[in-house]
Amino acid sequence: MGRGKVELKRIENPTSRQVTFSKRKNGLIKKAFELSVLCDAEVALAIFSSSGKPYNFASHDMHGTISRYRQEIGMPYSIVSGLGTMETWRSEMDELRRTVGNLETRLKHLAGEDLSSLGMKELKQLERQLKTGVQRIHSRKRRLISENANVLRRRLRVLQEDNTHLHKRLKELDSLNASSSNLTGVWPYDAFQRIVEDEGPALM
Amino acid sequence: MGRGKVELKRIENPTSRQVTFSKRKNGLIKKAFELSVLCDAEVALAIFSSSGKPYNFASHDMHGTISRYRQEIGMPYSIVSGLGTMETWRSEMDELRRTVGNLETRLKHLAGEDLSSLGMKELKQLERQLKTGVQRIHSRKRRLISENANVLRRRLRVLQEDNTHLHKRLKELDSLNASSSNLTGVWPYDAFQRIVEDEGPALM
DNA sequence: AACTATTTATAAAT
DNA sequence: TATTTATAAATAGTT
Repeated sequence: MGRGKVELKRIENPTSRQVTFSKRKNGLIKKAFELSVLCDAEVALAIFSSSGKPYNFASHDMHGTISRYRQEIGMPYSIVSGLGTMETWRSEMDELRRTVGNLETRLKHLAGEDLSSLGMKELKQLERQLKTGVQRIHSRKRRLISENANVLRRRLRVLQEDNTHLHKRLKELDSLNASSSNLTGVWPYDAFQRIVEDEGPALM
Repeated sequence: MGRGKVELKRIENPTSRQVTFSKRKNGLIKKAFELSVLCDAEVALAIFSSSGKPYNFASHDMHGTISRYRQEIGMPYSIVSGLGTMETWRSEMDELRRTVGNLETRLKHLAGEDLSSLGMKELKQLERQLKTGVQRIHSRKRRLISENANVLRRRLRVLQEDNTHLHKRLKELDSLNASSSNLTGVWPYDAFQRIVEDEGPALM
């Protein structure tokens, strides 16, 4: 995007490296902001220039986003706290407490409590989220039900096969010994055992 | 950069919001990468989609960058009193972390995510909670709307009183001076000013 | 998931 | 560092 294509490698000239850094940093932050607004996403961005100067952007709040990141990705707290001074511990605690507070607030909102601080816009968003949740739960329930039905169908098939088999065996026995009759009281037993022993998980 | 300029506000259509998110997320990560290479900078980027799915990029290593960030920015510098031993702190931290974990799990469940561990019973309970939430939000919305209506009614009453008063005054003036007529072009002015000056809070 | 018409970002120049 | 300009890149809307 400029007067010439640029190779993807460290710019050697320190001056133009600095200039490029400044421009691209601004561009990156701008784009991060746009993403967060347009797509309602949470974005945190930390940049350190090669000389170590920090710049950052956070759409919602940096601490929250970072701690979410650490939750989601592998989060060796131990690495941080291993070196940890009391200061580190304290700030970790503060962060955790803040996180807990935020989570609890969100949870309350989702339960329809403490809504007085919210405007119409937030309420609508909340409602949308809840309805999405309900839809997903419906979908999960449908899936469970259908899986259960499949299990039942499978058992049924087994029973039918067994049944057929046993019928056949009985017929053979009958034809071998037309008068030793009272096996007919026993034949469903095998099939019954299979049902009892193969109890699936309780459902509904 | 596309077929049309785009307004900087949340994209309402969920499909195009999702598509845009995907495209722009990739663009952002690419640019973060380029900045880190071209300018030898350290860059960390954490993105959460509106549904909470995490994406991230880190030029060197995320943990390092984050802890540098925390060194530079956050970090309330507070001295710890000698109350707590390390052990106390640790267990307190563990407990907080557990709490955070639980809260996040519940939050996910309420958002209809990670439902695979739940049985039909839990799903039903969850659904009930969500529906209660929706009801309460509805009720809150109704209340906001009704409050707004009350404000409007109050303004209306003021206007009507003003109007009546002005009518009366006009009549008096008319009867005093039956021929100085063109005041009739002026009388709504007072009432109009009151409407304009007394703008209430924007709603919806 | 590709394709373009456009808009944006930015490299180089000033 | 700021502005300008020519050009490369990103991407919104479309298929």
